[in-house]
Amino acid sequence: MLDIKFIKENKDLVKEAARKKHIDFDVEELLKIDDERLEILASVEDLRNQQNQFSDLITSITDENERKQKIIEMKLIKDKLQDGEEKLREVMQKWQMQMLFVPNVPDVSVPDGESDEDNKEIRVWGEKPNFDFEPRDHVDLMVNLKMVDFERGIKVHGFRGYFLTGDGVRLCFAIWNYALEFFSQKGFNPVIPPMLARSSVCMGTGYLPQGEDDLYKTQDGDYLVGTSEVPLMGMHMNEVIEKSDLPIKYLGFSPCYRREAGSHSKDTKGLIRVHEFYKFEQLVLCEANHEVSVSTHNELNRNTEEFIESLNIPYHTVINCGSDLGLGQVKKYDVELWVPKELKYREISSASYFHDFQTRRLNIRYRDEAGKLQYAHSLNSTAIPTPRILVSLVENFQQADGSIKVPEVLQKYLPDGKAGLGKDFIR
RNA sequence: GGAAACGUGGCUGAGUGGUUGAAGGCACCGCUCUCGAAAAGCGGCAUCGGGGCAACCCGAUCGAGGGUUCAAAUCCCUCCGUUUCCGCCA
Repeated sequence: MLDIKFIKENKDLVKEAARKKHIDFDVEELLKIDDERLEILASVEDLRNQQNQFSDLITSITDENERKQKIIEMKLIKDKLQDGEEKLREVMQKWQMQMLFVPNVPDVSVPDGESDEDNKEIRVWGEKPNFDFEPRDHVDLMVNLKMVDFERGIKVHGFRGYFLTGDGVRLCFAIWNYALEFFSQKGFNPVIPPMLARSSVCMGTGYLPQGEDDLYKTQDGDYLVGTSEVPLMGMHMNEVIEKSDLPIKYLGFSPCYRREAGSHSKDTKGLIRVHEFYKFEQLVLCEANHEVSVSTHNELNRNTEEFIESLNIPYHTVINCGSDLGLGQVKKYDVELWVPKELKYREISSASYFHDFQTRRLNIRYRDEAGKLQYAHSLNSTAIPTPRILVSLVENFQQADGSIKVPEVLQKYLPDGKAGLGKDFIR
């Protein structure tokens, strides 16, 4: 949510934001509703004022007849007031709905574009493997090594279902243990949050009202959310944070649930797109300062890049173009890992910042040096998602015989410190 | 599943029909005092709308919405939220 004052004073910026993000939003319509709202508000407040003055007057009148006369006059005001309040309610409802759809203004460094094809590559790292054999895809490799079972996954869950089994599980635990250590060292406090969240929290983070189709909903009206960003942001909803506690840095670890509505024909095979997965997530609340947000954003993204570099998986980083940005995001980087069999990069991480878009909706504030309350800034970035990371990992580290070498940093987290999976890899 | 209580500013907490935008306390900010800090004293300290260059002034707002009443933070209803008790399950 943006400040209505900001929207009024910068309506061209907001218009441009909607255009750049390819979001259908009519700023003029909102401003019209806002004018209407203020006009009705003014008249209602005026009537209330009259009512209050009458009220004061009536208490001071001792003459019974005069008093009765005034009470009759006041009834007239009351009728007008009720009429005005009715109108105010209607316009407020429209206004609040519209306000939820105002796009946040993207940074100038965000490229224009229609789709992820227009994302701008800003960094390329690592050497793509040159196999002297025909490489296999991750489904082949992992099924062969009994690291995953899709057939039974579908039997139990249905489309996009999977079981991780055996070394698939061990490899995930190795990644999780390593990630926990890696990001803890960067100053992130680990949190396992509830992934069942109220609608107010989903609303506050910007996943509702527009993203409802992508969320699983319970019969109690709660949502099974797609990222720990939601509960981690909700954690400080309606709170005033001590400035000395900022920045707050959380490392969320949670299962993630995504309906993937509208992606029915995409990535139908394998572990790229699943309904249920696990993710480490970096989340930061910091002071309301653009420079701090920007440098923190770079830092979060860099953390993920460093993590991938330590695994020695080739990747590139892109700045997402306007149309690839969500409603609230100011700027977003995606880190994409090389997938040899597909001969392309696949997204593994998204780092974004929001200014006070989310904290305004969630009412997360802090007291600044002058003692004034300010909305904090919020940012988040994937640390590492599993099992998606396994796609690139196993494909890049596959051997001619179908076994898989394991990145060195992970080896100590595997049973017996194994150097690989699928054959005699014991050190 | 059944029953009850509660929801006031950053926090705590008074207020149960009309001089309450809201006592008292804490926190926070400024000043005085101090070599400095603490303590103490003084002052300030909610949001929204309108007016003014400004200090400031005016108005509205006590979880949300509806109702009763000339008048609601205060009474009634609905919803949302919190807590407690009973039951059930682990």
